[in-house]
Amino acid sequence: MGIHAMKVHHLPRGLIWDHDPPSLTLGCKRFRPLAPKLSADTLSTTTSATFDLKSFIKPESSPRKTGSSGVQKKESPPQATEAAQPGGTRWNPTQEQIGILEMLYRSGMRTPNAQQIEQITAQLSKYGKIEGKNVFYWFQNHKARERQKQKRNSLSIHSHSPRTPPPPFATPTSSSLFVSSPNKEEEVVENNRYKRKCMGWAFDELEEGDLL
Amino acid sequence: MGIHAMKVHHLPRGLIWDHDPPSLTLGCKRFRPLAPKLSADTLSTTTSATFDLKSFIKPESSPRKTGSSGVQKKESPPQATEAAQPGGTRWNPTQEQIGILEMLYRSGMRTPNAQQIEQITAQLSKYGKIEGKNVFYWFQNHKARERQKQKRNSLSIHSHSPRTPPPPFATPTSSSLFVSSPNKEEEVVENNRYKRKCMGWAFDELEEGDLL
DNA sequence: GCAAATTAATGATTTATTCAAG
DNA sequence: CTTGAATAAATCATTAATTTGC
Repeated sequence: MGIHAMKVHHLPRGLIWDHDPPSLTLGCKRFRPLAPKLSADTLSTTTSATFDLKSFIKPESSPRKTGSSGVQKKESPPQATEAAQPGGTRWNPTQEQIGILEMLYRSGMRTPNAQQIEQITAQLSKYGKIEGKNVFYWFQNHKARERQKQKRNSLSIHSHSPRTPPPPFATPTSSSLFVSSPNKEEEVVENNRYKRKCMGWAFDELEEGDLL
Repeated sequence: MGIHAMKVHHLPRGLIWDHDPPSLTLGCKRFRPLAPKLSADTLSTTTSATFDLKSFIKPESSPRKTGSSGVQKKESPPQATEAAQPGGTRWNPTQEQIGILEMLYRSGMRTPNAQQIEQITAQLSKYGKIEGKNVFYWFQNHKARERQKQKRNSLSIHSHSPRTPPPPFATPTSSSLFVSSPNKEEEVVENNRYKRKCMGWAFDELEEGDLL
């Protein structure tokens, strides 16, 4: 649960990095001409003042994406192509992908911006199905978990946790295969400030197949 | 927005180090050759045969043009559609846009998924420049701030209100047309833990012109 | 009256938590 | 348990409102 004190001002972390704004031509990124989908339909309704709310609050059709998912093993599918993987449950990274991501992480990357994500995704897609959001989430999660792992370690040095003994290690699951970093983890500087600006969304484009 | 009355100083952080932004306010700087602070060593070493790290960490140009001009009041956007309006820093919603968004909010919408965002954006773009992420952020922020506003209120129940009871809203807009909205400030239906799965990203589409 | 200086809002990001698939 | 996915909370940063000094 959220423990939020009313006026507490944390000021713990800082950020590093300092990418740069995604901007580019900035200011006016216009919609791509290609937007064949919802065009006529929605737009035709001259919603000057009348606004059809109902069209927005659609009942959220249940994900019917249930099919025989080609459970691609953690290997590099030759050219699996990105055929619509129906069983799209959640991303299951391959060893190569993890390796590359960890490599990038160790090299200092923390929160790649949209362009970087796009490129990374492009590269990683050679080893298996993957989307931009997977890359984004991976970095978010990895960063957070490395941090908490570290914190936990530093705390367990001279103290027995009251509950739930956090096992710093467990099953040598699939991770770090070739990048094998014994431990000690990186200690990359993680203290900077003022950075902001990155991310660069891309919300205005949906997969055509996604619609329902 | 005529009411502000409240004198809630939420002082900016200033705890341990009153790190104060001594500058970087020169109107437009952001000049930064941008050198990803990653350890060059790791990268320079031609990583592997098929993977070029450097291609990911590419710098980026940050134009950041500061067009000090047209202080377009947030009113009646000259249906400029997607014309390059002002500086193009951050989204500045028009009254119509805000009105529609609030209407949607009151009607129960909280975290629209990608499709909904797309549609909303399409509609709102008629009243001024807007992107999908703006819509997304708006809902996030609005929801969060309504919540904290409410919490603040509930806390001040048994405490003498200084003065001027904070009127939540006073815009007698004509709504409640379609969806039945439990007026009452929305608070009940907010514990849905089952509504995972939505969002529907769309990261894999960027301008293709600038990708190195 | 106006423009710099403040202050209140609020758009945009990042971090912390939570949920649930595997 | 591990960890991908998603949301909420906390922050940061910029813009519109207001106030203030001339």
